[in-house]
Amino acid sequence: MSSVTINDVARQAGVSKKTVSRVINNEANVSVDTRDKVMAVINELGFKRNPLGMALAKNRSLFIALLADNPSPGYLQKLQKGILQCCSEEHMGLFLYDCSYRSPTLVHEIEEFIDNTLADGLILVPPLSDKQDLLDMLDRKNVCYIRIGPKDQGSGDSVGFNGSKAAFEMTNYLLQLRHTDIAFVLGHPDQQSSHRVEKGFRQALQDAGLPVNEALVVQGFYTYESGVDAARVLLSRTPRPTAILAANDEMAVGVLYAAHSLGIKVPDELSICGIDDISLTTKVWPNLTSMRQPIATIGYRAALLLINKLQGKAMPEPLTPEDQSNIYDCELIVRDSTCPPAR
Amino acid sequence: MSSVTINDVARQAGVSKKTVSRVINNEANVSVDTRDKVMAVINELGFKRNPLGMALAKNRSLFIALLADNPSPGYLQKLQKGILQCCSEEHMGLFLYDCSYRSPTLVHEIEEFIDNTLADGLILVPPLSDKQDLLDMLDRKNVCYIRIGPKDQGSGDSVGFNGSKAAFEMTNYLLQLRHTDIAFVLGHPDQQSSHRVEKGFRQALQDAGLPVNEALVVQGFYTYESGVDAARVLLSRTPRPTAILAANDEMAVGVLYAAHSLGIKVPDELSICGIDDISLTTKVWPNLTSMRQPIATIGYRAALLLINKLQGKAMPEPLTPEDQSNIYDCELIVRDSTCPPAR
DNA sequence: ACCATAATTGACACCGGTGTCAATTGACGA
DNA sequence: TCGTCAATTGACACCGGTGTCAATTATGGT
Repeated sequence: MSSVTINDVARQAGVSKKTVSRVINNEANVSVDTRDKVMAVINELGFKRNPLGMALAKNRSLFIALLADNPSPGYLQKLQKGILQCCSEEHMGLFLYDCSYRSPTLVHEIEEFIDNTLADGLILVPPLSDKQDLLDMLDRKNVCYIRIGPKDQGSGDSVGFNGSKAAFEMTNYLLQLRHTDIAFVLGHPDQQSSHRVEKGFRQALQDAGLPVNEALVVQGFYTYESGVDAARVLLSRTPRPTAILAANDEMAVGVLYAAHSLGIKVPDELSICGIDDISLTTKVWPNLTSMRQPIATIGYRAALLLINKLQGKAMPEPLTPEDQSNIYDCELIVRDSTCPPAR
Repeated sequence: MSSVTINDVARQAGVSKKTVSRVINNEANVSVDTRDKVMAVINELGFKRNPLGMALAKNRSLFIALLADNPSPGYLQKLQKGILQCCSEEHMGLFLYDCSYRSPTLVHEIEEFIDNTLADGLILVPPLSDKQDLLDMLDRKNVCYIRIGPKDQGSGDSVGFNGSKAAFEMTNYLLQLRHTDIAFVLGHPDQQSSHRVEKGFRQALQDAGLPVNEALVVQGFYTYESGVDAARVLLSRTPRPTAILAANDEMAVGVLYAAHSLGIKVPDELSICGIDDISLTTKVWPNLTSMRQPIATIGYRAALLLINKLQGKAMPEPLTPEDQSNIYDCELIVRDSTCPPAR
């Protein structure tokens, strides 16, 4: 570790270290001459401010943390990417913390994590972002956070996608293909987004004047395995549904697997589609029709909101209505797992 | 932020802050009475040491970083999990940094990242761990690091799996099924592990007295897409191979997709297998036969090595030969994508 | 040229800990 | 009981920056 300190710069430039501090923080009231002189020395010596020293003095670190418990690997993956992009641009460090939603000591573990790292702010991924006792702890501790998901809990801002619209549009797409026996695999009941998506599904059927066959609505938990299980149940129903919409792609892939293992041809005998558009959709055969959620954009946006909040900066003017509301729309991506029903 | 400081504890306990420091660092030469008294106050006040203050004073932070550029999402996923497990146990924070292997300014970006975070040590994931100019920079900067991969570059320790043995065993398995026209999809040529795996494949054929048909050895890059491309080439050869072994699962899944899209039945007309045993293998249909690499264990081990190195502690006595050498063996997991050749 | 005012600059304490070394205390043998 | 030496403890500087406020210098008006 080389480490040129602010004192070295100050001595070399013949000014006080406070003046150097002013220069590196771009503060006003430094004469042009002085600023140039100091900058020259900084470049000459290759000075880099020590983030720990700064953090200590300002009582504000340059780190934020991503708290996740890994619902769908592909989802988390894309989210991370967007967040890291923003962090990189803003020179923020990103801590990762893997927690287990089911752990009885979760809140305490997270509290300890914060104490151990002094992360300034947190990004919460579902289902953590829906955990009220966690949000309470953060509020009490006065920790800044942004939730990924619908905006109706806690004191932090949130960024998410329009789940009900996504399900609505996907259901409409299936209806347009002339499916009528459409099954639905619910997401995890603890997650807000799950209920939104269900609402969109029901709304679409209702708008089409079709009743919802409750036997074709089964519980899932956003995991691959729960998709497999749900599909096994659904595909044993008579009459068998001609299309299954899963609340996320991870489960849709499970549905596809179940269909394969039962010898049911996709899409000829069964259309399958999901929501999210994770990379898995194009790795399975046939490729899955999905609603593309701009996951990386959402991650980027969440990180940007958090960082600006921490720095007390106002957000830049929103360019789109989506940036205004922090709720992003999905886009239908038709692939090979859906087609009109047989007959 | 509540923040009880060491001064508060010192005052309340009626001792100097240095003594409090001794207690929280478990230093010798503190009387039992004093230690108990201080501990009581610490618990009473809920004191937590400020890691930034410590880091500044000790010139050693409590953070390490994972540098990756995302070769196979499923692989990175599992690795992260193992690393985080260890970090959590050791009360270390883990920074994430996503880099692009192809970026011409990669080394500089990473240097800047280190300066921005003051991470004490790094874990390098292939292909970063094979990048000599990066290793040179880290050595020059005197940054501690552990490489994931074969041990033959740089000054850092490394943790990896026995790739040549894995490929050797998998090839033997295919030979035992009586396959003779076995194709191989190579990994990225820049990565050491790729050559190891190739070696094992060739060795197995040679040991069986079979020639290697060079037309059946094609280049891949460890990505899904490269697997698809490679398979398209291989499956147009006459005679067509009856089995394809890919250097990782991500590519094997690509091979499977290509087979599906060409209407080739797996495993009846074509056996497919990979190496790694990422979660994808059980999400595609049919489930892929693979060599299970203890990825999470490797991640855990890498983190443990790094942390102990940073703290100047010797590693605990190795329990297994694998822990001794830091090279882990794979285990054959037979699933549904392999069977004896038709005829 | 002179004074009021604003713009620059620096001295110094402080953020929350740790390292050094000297001062104090206690234990033990004579 | 006293001296010796080891065990305990604390005073103080320091890690690398920032905040406060006073001191200094520059600017402008008359």
